[in-house]
Amino acid sequence: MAKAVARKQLPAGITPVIEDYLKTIYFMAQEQAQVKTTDVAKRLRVKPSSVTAMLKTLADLKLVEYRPYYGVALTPLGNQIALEVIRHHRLIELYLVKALGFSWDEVHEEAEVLEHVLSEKLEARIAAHLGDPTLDPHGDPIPALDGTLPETATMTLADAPLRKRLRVVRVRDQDAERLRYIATLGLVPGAHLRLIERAPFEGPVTVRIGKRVHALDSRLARTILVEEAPRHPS
Amino acid sequence: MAKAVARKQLPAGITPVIEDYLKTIYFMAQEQAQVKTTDVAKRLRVKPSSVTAMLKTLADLKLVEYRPYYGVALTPLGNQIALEVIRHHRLIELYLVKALGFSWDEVHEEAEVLEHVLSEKLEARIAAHLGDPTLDPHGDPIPALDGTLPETATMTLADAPLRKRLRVVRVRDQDAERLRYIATLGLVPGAHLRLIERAPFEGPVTVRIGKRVHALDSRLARTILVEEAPRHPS
DNA sequence: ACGGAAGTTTAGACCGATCTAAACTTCCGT
DNA sequence: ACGGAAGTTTAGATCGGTCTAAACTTCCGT
Ligand SMILES: [Mn+2]
Ligand SMILES: [Mn+2]
Ligand SMILES: [Mn+2]
Ligand SMILES: [Mn+2]
Repeated sequence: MAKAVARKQLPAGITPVIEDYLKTIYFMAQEQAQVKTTDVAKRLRVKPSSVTAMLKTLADLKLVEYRPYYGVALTPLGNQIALEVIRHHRLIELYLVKALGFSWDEVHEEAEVLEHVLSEKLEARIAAHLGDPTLDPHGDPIPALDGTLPETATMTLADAPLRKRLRVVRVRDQDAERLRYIATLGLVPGAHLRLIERAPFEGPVTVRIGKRVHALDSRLARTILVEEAPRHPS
Repeated sequence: MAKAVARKQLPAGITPVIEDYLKTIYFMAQEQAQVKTTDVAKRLRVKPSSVTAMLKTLADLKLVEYRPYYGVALTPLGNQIALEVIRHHRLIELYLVKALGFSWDEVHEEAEVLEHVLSEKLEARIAAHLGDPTLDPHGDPIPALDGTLPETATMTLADAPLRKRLRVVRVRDQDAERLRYIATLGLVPGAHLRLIERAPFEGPVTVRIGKRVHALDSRLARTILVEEAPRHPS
């Protein structure tokens, strides 16, 4: 409790738009060393010049370090806020699934707007109601109140060992269509499977889930994170 | 189902601000014949000139009929949208109380922002989860999908008959402090009481609730709506 | 080493929502 | 019936967030 109070009333003008920029920069920083104007622009479906303008604003607010023509990086404060928004997002996703019967392909869009509007009080009640969860419906880790982020597996189905018993831990996809398809295959977090074959040259990957066997495009396989599963059924 | 679909994609540029203006005009129209610029300004804590500007916008969008220097009124479309937002607001209030353990004095502020952000899908799930309720935690009627509004009592505790068995049906107050006070008296919707005495000249009103007797300021009494309660305990 | 393409920033505009200050109506008391 | 106070609208400015077009920087291939 004590620790989490720290921020809260300090940053006055944090708008929903700012929160989305921070989240975006946060995510892109994990995938690439340099976060460039154009990348942010593409992700947010906004023109590069708009991004430049916003980056200046964010720099003024001490939320990012911005070096023109070079790139942006979050400051510790910016990082903290990004994590808070991500926490909101994932808690909401999980809540919608658990408490209101949404399916995992419906929740991202809802959460994308609700995340900006969740009061600390409501966040707390939802978290409590869910038993302070650590993973959302897609297996994405939920940042804790202190900014701690649970580690998750980094091995993808595209480069997992053959024949071993594997467990799906996370599905890194936001697209509703694909999520529905993945669900029909049974490739949801917690599911067990074996990798049967991997075609060469980035070709499809064949998996057995229960009694069924499926061929998966390698790009899809790369979005599915797995870990080796202990002995037998959970 | 069929009926409710009618609107939905039609009005493009309905912002949260617009929704709040429509709600305000809707409520004020029930209390007074003429809805004037200054009244709206006071309620929304905004300057009269800002209201004038917005009323023009609303008129352009065919949401209100606006006659300068005279007053505003909602068009049927404006009315419909106002009711939808009010439905959102009251469903959210009830949901927060029923599903997440909020108390009735905490929910108004939360709902004031969430109401603008509730998708139709989420609204439907919440309504279903609550069993298509007709009253929110304050006894305020929840507009139905077709715009129908359940009738509620109009008799207030300030002008109810003495000695009769009464039931609280609605508490028309948004102020958290007062709501908490009212709750400590047990004056929540559904509670039974008798009016024991009414002091002259708009003086306080004395009520018995269970074994306890309280004196209430007449202004407070006027916010509490009651109806005569049948024979004995429900 | 340098010239052009790709990436980025600047300049200037627009839109929604608000404000202050000034002008204009309405209304009411004498 | 009319003059002033109260109420309202207009004019013009500001702020956040976006855009297009033009200028500028970086980078890479020859
Ligand atoms: Mn968002
Ligand atoms: Mn997720
Ligand atoms: Mn509102
Ligand atoms: Mn209410």
